[in-house]
Amino acid sequence: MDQIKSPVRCGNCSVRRLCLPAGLSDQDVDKLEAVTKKKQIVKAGERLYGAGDSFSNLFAIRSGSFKTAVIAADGDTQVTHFALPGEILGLDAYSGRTHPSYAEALETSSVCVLPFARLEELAQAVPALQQQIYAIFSEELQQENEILMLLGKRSADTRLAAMLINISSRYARRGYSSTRFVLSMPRTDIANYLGLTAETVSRLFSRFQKEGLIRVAQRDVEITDLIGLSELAGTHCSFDESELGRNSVS
Amino acid sequence: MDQIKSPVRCGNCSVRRLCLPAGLSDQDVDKLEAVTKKKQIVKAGERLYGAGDSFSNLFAIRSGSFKTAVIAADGDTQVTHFALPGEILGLDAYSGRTHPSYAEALETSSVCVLPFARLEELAQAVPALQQQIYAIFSEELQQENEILMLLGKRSADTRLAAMLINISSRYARRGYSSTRFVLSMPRTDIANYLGLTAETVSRLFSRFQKEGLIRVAQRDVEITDLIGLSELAGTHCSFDESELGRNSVS
DNA sequence: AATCCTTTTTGACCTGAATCAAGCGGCTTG
DNA sequence: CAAGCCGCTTGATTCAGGTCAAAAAGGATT
Repeated sequence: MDQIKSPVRCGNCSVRRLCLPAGLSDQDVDKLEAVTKKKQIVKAGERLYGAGDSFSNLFAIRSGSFKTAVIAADGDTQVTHFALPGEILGLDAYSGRTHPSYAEALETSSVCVLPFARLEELAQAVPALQQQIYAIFSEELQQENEILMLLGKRSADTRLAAMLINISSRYARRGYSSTRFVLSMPRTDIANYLGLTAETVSRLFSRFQKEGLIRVAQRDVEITDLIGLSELAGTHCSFDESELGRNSVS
Repeated sequence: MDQIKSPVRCGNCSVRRLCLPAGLSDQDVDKLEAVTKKKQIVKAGERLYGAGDSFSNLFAIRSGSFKTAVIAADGDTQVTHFALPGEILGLDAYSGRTHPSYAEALETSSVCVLPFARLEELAQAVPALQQQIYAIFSEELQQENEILMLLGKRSADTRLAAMLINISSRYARRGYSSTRFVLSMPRTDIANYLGLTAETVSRLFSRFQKEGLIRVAQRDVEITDLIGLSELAGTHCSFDESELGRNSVS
């Protein structure tokens, strides 16, 4: 978990639009860079922070990906989120002054370290930053509600379809392909996140392929029928539904 | 949904310690009261705000209780939270400027209306308020993670036990009995919240009673074996486990 | 390229909770 | 006070997804 002292520069960061600097003036971004301690590299499988660690920093993902998970009293864990570049990790630790969850890198990843005390101070002086912090908190709450809906009411196939659509659209926002990507997490993590077993997830991947919705080889996924997959996921997909190639629905 | 212009006074509010004023000096509480528009009474079954309503206010619950729920594209709803006095409703609406969920009173309830724009302004000047807002956001994220664990990994009986323990401890913090209370929501809402059916919930109430964990008559619940119920819930209960009356476990 | 180890896939079987279907209070309303 | 309704309970049956077991496919290490 190397710590690199090379200065953090938001200006050349590919996820600048999605991260804390969103909505800030160049001048305010400079101030934000000034409170950002450093970059940090986390290798696959290493933890950025553990459950119970004392809270002092937030982390902004520059590249790579993480899973976050909570650990129950009986040792059982629940994966709560898969985090991509531009997202902020650690917000749930604020109130307890200690991390209730842990964050583990799914691949070699790079993060910006944000000392929260200094960030808080800066936000006090920069309303736009304040607002961006609220927005990030609020978005995270909204996302969790979506997942609650999945886990509470949806069948296994709908859950997986929804997750694939979710990942797809998040990659798209980051300028990557929305139809072809590599899942950085193992089946067990996907299963845990979706409240299923690895066997069920594996069977579903096979079934989706047989049905022509996706092509999948290990962690390499290509969505071949985005509309169909979106219908299965229940989220009316944001792409134009008048698009050819499928006549939908009952 | 009457709006009462009588001045809001945090000083005499029973949930002052749990609400926005927590940690604020008397002077800062005065400022908070000044930005609070009014009280509002919401009758059982009425909505404080609907999904899609534009966002301008947060609501602090003075008395009563609410459920919040999200609505999927197919019209299906998922209850996401049962809110008690002292809690803040509407935070998830910040980023989208529109409420992604709705809040419905489970009984006649009273709330303080907090225009967010003014609250935000005040928080900019009062660091303690700022921090309290962060804390409330952060706590809510933590809570959601607990529910994810329930829905993702736990059996039906564990889910209901966990919910009863949760309600119990939240009543306790508000100075009410932790062992005897009236559930303000119908079985269908409990079932929906826990990702179960009303039938299953009903059967579990019956079973818990047969096993001597609770006594239940309709919505009136008495926990007769708090330790046993806590064990079932998996959350090592915060009460002294050396307490007599039960020799535990396998 | 042989070994070990982890991840993934596939198959056979089982079970917990959903679904379907009645009946039962308690509460409102005429 | 009867009628109707809604929320709750209880029973019988079904099925989606879990569990157990084993094989196959990579990937890393020597």
